[in-house]
Amino acid sequence: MTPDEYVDEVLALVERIPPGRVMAYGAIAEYLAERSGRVSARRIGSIMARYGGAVAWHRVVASDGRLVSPSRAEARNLLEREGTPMRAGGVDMPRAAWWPEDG
DNA sequence: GGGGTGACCCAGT
DNA sequence: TACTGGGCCACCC
Repeated sequence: MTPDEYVDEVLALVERIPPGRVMAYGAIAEYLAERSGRVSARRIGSIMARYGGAVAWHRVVASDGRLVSPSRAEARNLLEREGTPMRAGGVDMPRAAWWPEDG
């Protein structure tokens, strides 16, 4: 799998996250590791920083629900508009966390 | 080759 | 809650 294809895999997965749900960087890394091998949460963050603008970047959050994007204010708006379960400091992960096999 | 950096994560204090 | 240290790995000097 080439680096370009790998980036496509990440973006494609982010696109699959339904409105009102989110995925953590670490969860994305863990899921993709099953098919492509080496992957780290750190690398997902790096890819989102470079190519995230093309997808639903606001549906990707830190593992504890914090919004770590440079534009977290906008992310919060979009998430609330989608009906994402929120709590002080970010997303309510137990209720909002999504995994591909969920749907 | 060597060293700093980052949209991360976990465990310990 | 806040801060620290260690691990992680692609990228860029």
